Amino acid sequence: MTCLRVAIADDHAVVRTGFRRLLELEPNVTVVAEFGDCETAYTWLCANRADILVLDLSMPGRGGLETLRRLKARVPTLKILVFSMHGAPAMVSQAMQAGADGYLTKSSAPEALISAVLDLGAGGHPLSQEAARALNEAGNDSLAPHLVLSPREFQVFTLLAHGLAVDEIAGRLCVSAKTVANYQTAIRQKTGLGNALEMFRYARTHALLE
Amino acid sequence: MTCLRVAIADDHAVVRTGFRRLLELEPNVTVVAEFGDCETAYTWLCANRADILVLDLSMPGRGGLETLRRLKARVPTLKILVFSMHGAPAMVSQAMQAGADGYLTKSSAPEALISAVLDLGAGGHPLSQEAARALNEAGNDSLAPHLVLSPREFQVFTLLAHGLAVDEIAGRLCVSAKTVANYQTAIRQKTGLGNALEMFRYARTHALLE
DNA sequence: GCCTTCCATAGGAAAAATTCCCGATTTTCT
DNA sequence: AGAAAATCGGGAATTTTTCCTATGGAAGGC
Repeated sequence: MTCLRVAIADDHAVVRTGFRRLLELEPNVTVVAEFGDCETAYTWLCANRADILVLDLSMPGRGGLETLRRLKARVPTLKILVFSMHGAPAMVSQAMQAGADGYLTKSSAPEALISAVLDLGAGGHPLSQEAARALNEAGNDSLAPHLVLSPREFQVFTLLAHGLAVDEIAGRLCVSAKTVANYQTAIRQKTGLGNALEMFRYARTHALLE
Repeated sequence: MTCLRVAIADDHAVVRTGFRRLLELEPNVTVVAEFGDCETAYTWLCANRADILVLDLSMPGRGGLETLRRLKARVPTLKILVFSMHGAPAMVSQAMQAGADGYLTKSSAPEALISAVLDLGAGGHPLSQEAARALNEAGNDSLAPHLVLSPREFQVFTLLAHGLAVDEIAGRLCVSAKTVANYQTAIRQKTGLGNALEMFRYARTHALLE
């Protein structure tokens, strides 16, 4: 078996170095790149080859999930292992739907990272216990926003929950305000969350705010 | 000097009893009544005579402040000492504006309660250090909602910050939805808080959510 | 390869909410 | 008492939201 080429994306330099050290203990693994933000990660991975990306979802640039989705669309052969701060059911569910190949929470033991990477290399889909349970829970409560909403709707949802106005969202997403307003209506109907404050509260208790 | 007739309003029975014990150590003080909610306090104090009311603002019944105002209007001779959980500048400021004669925070020493009651009896306006500082701070930041808003506007503000819709507020306040909408507009203009979520955040960081 | 379904996008028209302006009372302050 | 401020709401203009509809694209089945 040839060496696994791993890239790391995390906004904390300390964490990146920690991962690198940890992973390079393994003879079959090389760390080929580190990124501190989503954009550089995306461009590099489009241009160069890597087998696995360890991705922290809570990164600056407003779009860990978005990057995940875009990467999976552009570089389908790339395996993506999400390493997130919180194992909230909603987050896990969204990440897996967005195309993640594995999900580890911060509470995982260091060795779990190594075995997860190796597992991924072998074609597996490693989930930490916490993530697996979360995924299960998410499946149960069928009324949850993150399940009934389409990816784009979910994105608008989080923006609304952050308190952005329809116009601001339209500007940020480069679409018509009309479109965002329509999404908002759909979101309200599907989730039953009637205003931004309710969305905020929901998002907060479900740890959906990045 | 005749005996000071003191009433206590607090939703925690333990606290009430604690106060009673404490106050009755003082020969010149009698505790003449205890209340667990605003309504009974209000009705009793309208019908019977007391010199001083020790009032906890964070009481059930949605309106510690409101009760304070109503009592001061109906029974102007009654001295009211607010004993609040939080000494947030905004709270102190609102309470004093609403007619409180003194303000103690929970961090005050037990003896402070006694001396505050005696001070009140002598016509003073006892403030705990924390409250005094808070009042000072509040005076400084002149853009603060609680200072530019009228009492009614402030009330609507907190309701909005709690996430209530205009219609719900109208129902609860027994006024036309039109009126509430107009208040909302005024609030937004005066405070610069453009939507309910911003109001919520502001209210939370300033500890205005009771 | 074709067909169905879902998603993203947005326009138009109708409905609802908000703003702005104004007036009538009542309260409050001096 | 008189002035200033506050409460309450009507009317009209404006903005937002909803509801319905439509187009193009991507995913998936057969």
